[in-house]
Amino acid sequence: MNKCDQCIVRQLSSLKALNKEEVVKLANSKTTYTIKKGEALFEEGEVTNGVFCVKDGVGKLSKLSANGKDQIVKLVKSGELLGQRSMISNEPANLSAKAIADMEVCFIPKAEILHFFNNNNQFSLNLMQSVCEDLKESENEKIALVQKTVKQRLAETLLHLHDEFGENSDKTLKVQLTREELAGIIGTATESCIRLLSDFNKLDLIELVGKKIMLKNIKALKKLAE
Amino acid sequence: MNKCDQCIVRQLSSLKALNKEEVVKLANSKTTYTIKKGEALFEEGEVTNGVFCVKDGVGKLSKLSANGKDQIVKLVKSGELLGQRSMISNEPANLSAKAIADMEVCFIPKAEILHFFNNNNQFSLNLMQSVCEDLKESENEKIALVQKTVKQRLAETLLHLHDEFGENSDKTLKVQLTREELAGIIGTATESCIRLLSDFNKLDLIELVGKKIMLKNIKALKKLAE
DNA sequence: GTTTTTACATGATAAATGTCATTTTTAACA
DNA sequence: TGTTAAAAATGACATTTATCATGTAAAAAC
Repeated sequence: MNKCDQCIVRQLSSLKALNKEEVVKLANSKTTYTIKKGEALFEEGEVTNGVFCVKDGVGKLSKLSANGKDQIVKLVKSGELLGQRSMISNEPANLSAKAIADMEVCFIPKAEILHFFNNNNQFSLNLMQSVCEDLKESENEKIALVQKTVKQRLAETLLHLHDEFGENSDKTLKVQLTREELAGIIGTATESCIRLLSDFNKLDLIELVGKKIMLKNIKALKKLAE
Repeated sequence: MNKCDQCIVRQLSSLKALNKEEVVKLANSKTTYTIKKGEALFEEGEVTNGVFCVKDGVGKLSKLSANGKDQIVKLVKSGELLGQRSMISNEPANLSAKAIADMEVCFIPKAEILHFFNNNNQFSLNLMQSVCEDLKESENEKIALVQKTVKQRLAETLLHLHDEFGENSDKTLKVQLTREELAGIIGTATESCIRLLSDFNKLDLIELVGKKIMLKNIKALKKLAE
């Protein structure tokens, strides 16, 4: 069994508040899984009964609409926890969690998390702050959906992906999203997204390297996003 | 000084977990305010250093856009807490809070809330759950903004207002919102909102009684909203 | 009670975005 | 390596929604 002590999740998430003894408890109760790109960690409506620590890879939290479009609510990367909300609320998952890049995750049972929550004030405060952070982001994205155009939201999202996930050695964005997924994040039709990417390409704001995207003029993108 | 024990907020919010001793502490530290319709409790960017208990009235949490439109993120009614998120995150308020109907509120200093959070597990769990509930709602509204038309969102919002705030003796909605505010909730232009209300009126889904709105065919509205 | 302001309403028009159809490119895999 | 399937790209067009202009009704101020 891996020691959780060295794990990136332990260093970045609310779990950083745990003491040595608690980390041992954690290591003994966790289960590790590998999730292939495209596979689901859990689906909307499922009861999860615990949280997932994302050790590696990228996941998306999304909801399927009646017309078959997948609206992406949040991307999750290594170091983050997943499924906290529905665990705390005692509700089935509101969103589906799927892997966008192969993921390595650990599952921690609910009882364990609640024990930490009740006995470690710093942990509960951390967890609370992380949910608060999610709430703030969600509210701001909601406002952006209404107040900004698709073009602005695309620019904003590209910058955001660049900030959060970084770039490859060839300067292209590290997260590999399909056009459909990108459209799902900004909340628009796939064709509209593709068209705007072409426009951005022609304006030299970005460069399309096959399916990859390279940001060429970050300053102009930032200006556009406002 | 009012005893908090009998207060509606104490009965409905996370504060219901407090014991007698804690309620006394609460009553001694709180400050009561009256906020007139239109006035602000706090503005975006302000540091609040505590939470507000809404004893009476209705408030809105909103953000002003560059083009002067006020996007409403959430309505708050009596029994709810306000400003929890920015207090917990240690950040200036992300949204402005203003009264839509005259409000009576109590302010509870941060130190007090944190004390309860650290010493009363049920309280911290309650508070956590209420933020989680906000998060879920925000995510769902975000999805609705993308996946539903303005017409659907209007129908949905009218039903929601009816559910949450109830109706007057003349069957009109109890929350008195201007068309502009209603537009701010569903995320559209005021004119579009007015136009659709007229349409709904012609279709006998609602009746416009002066500035008030009466829901006449709830079943049809529900069908429309889906 | 009259004036002034604000909210509500409606029409005309433009702009943004979605939808459907088709082609091209890329990736998967037998 | 050729075949097939999936993803990306583009055009044509329809629809939704915003914007601007203007009129009317209601409320507030004087």
